[in-house]
Amino acid sequence: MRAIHRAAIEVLKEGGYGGLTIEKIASRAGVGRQTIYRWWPSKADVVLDAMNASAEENVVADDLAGFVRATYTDRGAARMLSGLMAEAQLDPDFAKRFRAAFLDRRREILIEIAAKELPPGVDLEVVADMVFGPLWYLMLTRPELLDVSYAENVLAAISGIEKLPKAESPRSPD
Amino acid sequence: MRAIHRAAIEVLKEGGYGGLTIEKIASRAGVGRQTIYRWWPSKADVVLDAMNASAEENVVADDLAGFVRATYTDRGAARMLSGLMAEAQLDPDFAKRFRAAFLDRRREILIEIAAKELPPGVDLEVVADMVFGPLWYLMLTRPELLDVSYAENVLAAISGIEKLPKAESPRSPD
DNA sequence: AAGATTTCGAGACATAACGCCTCGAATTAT
DNA sequence: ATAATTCGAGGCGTTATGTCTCGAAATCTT
Repeated sequence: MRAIHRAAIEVLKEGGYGGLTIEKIASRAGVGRQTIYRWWPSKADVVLDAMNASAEENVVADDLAGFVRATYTDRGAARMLSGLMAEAQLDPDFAKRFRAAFLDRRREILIEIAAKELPPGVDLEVVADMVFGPLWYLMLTRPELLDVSYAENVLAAISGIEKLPKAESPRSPD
Repeated sequence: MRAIHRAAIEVLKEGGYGGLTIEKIASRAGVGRQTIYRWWPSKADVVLDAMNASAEENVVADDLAGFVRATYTDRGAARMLSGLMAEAQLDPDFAKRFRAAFLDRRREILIEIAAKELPPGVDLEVVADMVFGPLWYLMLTRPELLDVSYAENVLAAISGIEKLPKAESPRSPD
């Protein structure tokens, strides 16, 4: 199954997410299609698993600046993630799995880190949106702009939020 | 062709972008498939045209707060846009058209408005990313949270940026 | 108004990918 | 060594795509 992960990532790099098919992953991995269908409900889930598997190998920064910089400079992840986000728009079932297995996880990690560093009273949900919002916007529309200096812009904007009072109107629950 | 626009939007509302096909648009519009292929290179371009056509009818706000509030509360547009953004990830050619015909336009409008209101020295590119970033992030992952109070959060964050010096490192050109 | 030209709805056709099913070989367990 | 399971390979029906063709309707010409 590690071979299937690697095959998926290779095919993705070569033809982009749009050119990814189960057949190509299978033949690249030297595996029958049925073997893939046996373990994953869709090709997007294969890529999602591959993402998370490689993410577990890399230790993640545990301070806010490090987290933001690392997140904004992971080009390999960006290519996979833009495809997964696209798939999530087309397949509502996959969207749930994507949120649970990736989006929500990352958000929780960020909020946990931010809670330790930022003064009390800062709305951490807003901070999360200000970090992940521009990140996704860049990944999806101008991924070539993703770099450290962009991360610094985001960190600067957050330090601007710190100085603002928490919004008075509560946000609707998830 | 107006009938085709309407048909596309109707089918989109009923089955989501994932359930949208040329065949469904054609039969709903009482039109042959070939007629659609004659005028648009893909179904995404049909939806993009429909979006822009309906946008031209609505007059857009010409102050920053109005623009942000209007943008964050247009639920009908959100459904179309998430599908178009997905398509742009899968089809690089469409991605170019989507940027030119929508993303870049909206960005230019925002920057023009912001330039009049915000003090000189504010990095308008960063402002644009702080407006559109969270907007897209919400549209794509939790569209049910899009509302006026969210727009106010974004406006508050921007007023935080105003008070910061412009980033010293210039951004790479588009 | 009548005939020529174009536009268009409808449907046939080939292609590509999906998801399912089957079979024979290889692997694993007993 | 033999039985049981797993797996690669490939066939099959389905669905959507994009191209092509035809006959009818609409438009233009004179």
